[in-house]
Amino acid sequence: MPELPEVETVARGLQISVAGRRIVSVTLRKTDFMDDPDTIEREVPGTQIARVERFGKFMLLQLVRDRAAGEPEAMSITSEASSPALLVHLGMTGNLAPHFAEQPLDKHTHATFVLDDGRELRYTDARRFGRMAYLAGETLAAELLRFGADPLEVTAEEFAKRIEGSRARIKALLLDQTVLRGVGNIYADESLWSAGIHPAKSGAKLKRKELARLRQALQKILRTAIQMRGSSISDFVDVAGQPGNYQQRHRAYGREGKKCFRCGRAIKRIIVAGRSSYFCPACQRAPHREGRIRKSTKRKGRARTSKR
DNA sequence: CTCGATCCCTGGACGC
DNA sequence: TGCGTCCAGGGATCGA
Repeated sequence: MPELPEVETVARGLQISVAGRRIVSVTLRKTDFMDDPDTIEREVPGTQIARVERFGKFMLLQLVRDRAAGEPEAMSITSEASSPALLVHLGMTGNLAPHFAEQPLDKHTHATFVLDDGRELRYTDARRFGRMAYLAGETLAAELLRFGADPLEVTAEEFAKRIEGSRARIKALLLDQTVLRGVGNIYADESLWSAGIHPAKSGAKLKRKELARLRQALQKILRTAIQMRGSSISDFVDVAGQPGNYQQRHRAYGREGKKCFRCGRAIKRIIVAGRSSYFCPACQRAPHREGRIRKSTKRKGRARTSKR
């Protein structure tokens, strides 16, 4: 399941292997996961892949049309969103990688981009939970604006603000791409385990100290996972077809019933935010009265001011 | 605002 | 061997 480290691994691989290549032609097959397949078929052929970046769980292939000699190179897509880009989300089972033309087509190949060196950039996705879209200008800018901060770049202040301002459960907040872009189920559980925070705890109830710990844990885990080329728990492979190694370092995710690396208690699995959530019941204390405001409890002191 | 439920989709695990 | 069933999950959407 490609999350930030896996997408980063693929994006870096593509930057090395296909940036600078020109796309000669495009063949689409199943297109129900594409925003607008006609536009992709019409606009992409003839463009050059200027660079490949990660944006949250998306890959952005910045495309450049033929231009007059001496015209400046386009800038980074994320800083200047006016140039066109192909947005690719790998969903659960997506893969984008160059192949030699003579290599047989995978059963679930839904897009083939023939490159000017004879290779083919192929998108495969058995479950088609991915997404592909050709966007440019304001449309692209608006789309990117929908997403939250990059977890690797978010400041402590912004991180705290985004989390403690919401009463939603911390697991749901970590998974919410409009809060942070790029965190998925694995790295949410891993960072919560590392920080010793229960997945069902309300964001608003987290102390500053916990928030600081969580951000540190998340960033360290993501960076290490990138170094290890991601987690391959099902079938994730990079552009060279190689699996990642970070699954060897998982401390919570997928470890139901196994011993906590810190305290030895059995890891539990519950559903939070509709997702399997693995945690240590000893190291990650359950919130006491989860989420509810106890109206019946008489409290002394001033009445709380209603919030908007 | 936040929640759960539902849908999308296929393959792999498991039971018989 | 071959079913049927359940589960995995990112994200959109809808109703509570």
